[in-house]
Amino acid sequence: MSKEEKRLEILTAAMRIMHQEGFEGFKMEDIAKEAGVGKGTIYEYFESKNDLFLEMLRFSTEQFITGLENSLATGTDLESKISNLSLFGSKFLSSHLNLVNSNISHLSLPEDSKDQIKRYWEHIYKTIESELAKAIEGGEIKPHIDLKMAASVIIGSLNQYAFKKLYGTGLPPEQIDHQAIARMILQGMQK
Amino acid sequence: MSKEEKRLEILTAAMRIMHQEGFEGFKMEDIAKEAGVGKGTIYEYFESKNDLFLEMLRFSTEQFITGLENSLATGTDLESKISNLSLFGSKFLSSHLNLVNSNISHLSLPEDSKDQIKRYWEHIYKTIESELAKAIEGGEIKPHIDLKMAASVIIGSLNQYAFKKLYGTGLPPEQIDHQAIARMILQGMQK
Amino acid sequence: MSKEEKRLEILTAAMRIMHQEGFEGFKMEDIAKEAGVGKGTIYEYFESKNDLFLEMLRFSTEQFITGLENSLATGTDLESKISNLSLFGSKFLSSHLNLVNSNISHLSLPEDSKDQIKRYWEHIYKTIESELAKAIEGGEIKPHIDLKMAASVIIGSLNQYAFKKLYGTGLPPEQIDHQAIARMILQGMQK
Amino acid sequence: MSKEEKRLEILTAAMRIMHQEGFEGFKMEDIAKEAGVGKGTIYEYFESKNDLFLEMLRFSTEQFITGLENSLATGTDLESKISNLSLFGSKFLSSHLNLVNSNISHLSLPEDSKDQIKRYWEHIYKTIESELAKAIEGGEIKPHIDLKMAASVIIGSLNQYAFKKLYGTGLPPEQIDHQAIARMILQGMQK
DNA sequence: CATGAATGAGCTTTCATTCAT
DNA sequence: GATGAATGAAAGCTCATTCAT
Repeated sequence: MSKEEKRLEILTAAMRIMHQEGFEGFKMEDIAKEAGVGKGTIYEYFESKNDLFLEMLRFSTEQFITGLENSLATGTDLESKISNLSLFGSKFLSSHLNLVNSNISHLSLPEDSKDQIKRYWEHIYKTIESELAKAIEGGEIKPHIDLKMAASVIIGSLNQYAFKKLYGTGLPPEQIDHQAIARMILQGMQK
Repeated sequence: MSKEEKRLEILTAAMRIMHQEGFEGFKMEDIAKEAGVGKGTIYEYFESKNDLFLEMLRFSTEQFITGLENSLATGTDLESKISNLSLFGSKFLSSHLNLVNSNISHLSLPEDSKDQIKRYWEHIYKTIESELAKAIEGGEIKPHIDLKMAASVIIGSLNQYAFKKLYGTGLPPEQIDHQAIARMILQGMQK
Repeated sequence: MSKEEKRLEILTAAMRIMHQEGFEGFKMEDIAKEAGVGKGTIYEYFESKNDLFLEMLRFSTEQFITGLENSLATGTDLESKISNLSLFGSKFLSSHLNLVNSNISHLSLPEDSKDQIKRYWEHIYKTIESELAKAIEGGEIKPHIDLKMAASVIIGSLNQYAFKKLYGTGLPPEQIDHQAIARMILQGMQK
Repeated sequence: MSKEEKRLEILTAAMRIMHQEGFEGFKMEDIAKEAGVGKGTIYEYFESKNDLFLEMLRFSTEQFITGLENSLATGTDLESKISNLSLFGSKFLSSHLNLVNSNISHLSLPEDSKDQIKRYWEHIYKTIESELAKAIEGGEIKPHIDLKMAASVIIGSLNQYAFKKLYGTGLPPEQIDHQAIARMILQGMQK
């Protein structure tokens, strides 16, 4: 197993532990056991627990961004893109601990980590906004809308709905009606 | 100061500490100092640190529900109601640590606390859904829409947008364009 | 209730708590509750927890000494005296926590308290020894025996046997064969 | 130093501390210092302070049982066996804190620990009783005597006398007249 | 390199004691 | 006097981190 592979093994083991045990149960010892390595070994690959956590954040966010880009690239029209994103987001939410989402920034992270998170989020927004800009050009959606606002509506709605379905009703990601939520986001609910 | 008042004093001190210091800095000693009481006194009012945390969750959620109900009661039409909710939600988000939101349920809470959180969320959804039902009767919005989905869109969009504005750009709650986000939720972005 | 009565009430409440809960559960709060007084009130009657404990020791030992003297006074011959003592000792053991016995002195008591315990034990020994001396004069037992040793055999045997019966087999004090143990102590087991 | 040796080192350090400082002074920190390890290390070998205490009880009792069996095996006739036991018991009493003896069972131990102690005591009694049974066969002592009672007389007398001598007069174990106490137990004090 | 036993700073929690009412 | 809410010293315990092997 190469150096990089072992690093990844530890990283994903840490993700699994966080997903299963939550914040409290997130112990270096358990991560080591889950990864099948010694406690000390983690420190060969990560400076500290905090560093490991930051790498998880980074890893998780990058995976999310990749999925986001794929979702948008795969779709034909905006509705299908959002629908794709809904499917991907639900899967992501159910398998990873949703480190990506919202209030992590509140956690007392070191300033520079907060900055990195911020940059990631800006990237996510930019990606969606440029997609929306294309949709405006293509005449799919209203011109003059606030792109940031629209991106927020998309992300927020999809996330909230997926969360509600996954944790509220126990539905698996595939059985969520992704098209319907995409349509509601685009068309609104008003008559 | 009555027994109940002191309890509340400790509770809100804990909220302030959590808001300022995040999870890491959430020490019993600091909470005591913030509340102006001795360390041992907290244990007269709360069984353990975990119990205190659960009470914060409950308190916070109840405050949110009250504000939600006020927001909906105050508005005339659905747009103003959502706009009100946006304002309230932003203020709530900026002052409280957003314990209410999303992925808290992932944290390793005892089963019964998870249940309570779930019940709170069901109440929140019910409240919004019944408001939407009235709006359908009043002809304001499309009949036959999925109420849960619509509620998710409202909550998710408002929360995401407020978060973006507050933490992304540092805007104060009052300067967010609540009417615009309400309108986008209702009318969608499609031509 | 007079001052002295209330003091006694607290003292006996403390004895009950110690008997039920053992050393670990011996809390000022519980003693106060058991005695039906406020926590602070205990301090009106006893200087400290340690003082209270010492008074329990004293009270308990004095009660034991009284019972010991009665037992010896009531009997006619030595066998009946020891038999009486066996009955009393068993009752005492089953109702009081046996503070009187053995290894209490090991507990880290202040020097002066250890001295007091020592003096009590000397009194107990003296009482038994003088009884034995009378029995020698009366020709009941061998002359020239070591009185301290004989007293030890009596106390030790009775206590051990009562303990075994009470806690090992759950027998009530009255159903122990006090005469038999008295006879074995006096006559030995050798042919 | 092997795992088992270190465990033993901590255990005996704890015994020394208990012996010197009594119950009150029995602090994890001091035990660690005495054992020459860090505070946390104790928890690598024992689950909790209570667990450590229980292991001390077990260890101590097992040592006592070993000594008891040796004492009985070494002697030729019953008198010398009891005399041996007296010597061993005195040494044991003066070096170990007498965790083995009497009223420990009163201490609020968890039910299963009480059971274990009980089982140990049954073993101790059985051992002595079978020795007495042999002595009956050998014609050394009266047939038909109550074996449990006789065992109680032996244990109780030896323990009480040793305690009196060691703590009352400060005599070292070797200078106690073990033969005399053995003889008195066997022959009684009656003419 | 990899390990996991050892560590102790730092946290939660307990409870005897005080003292304002 | 009597009370019990408040206190904080002191103790048990955890767990990220180190380092000898």
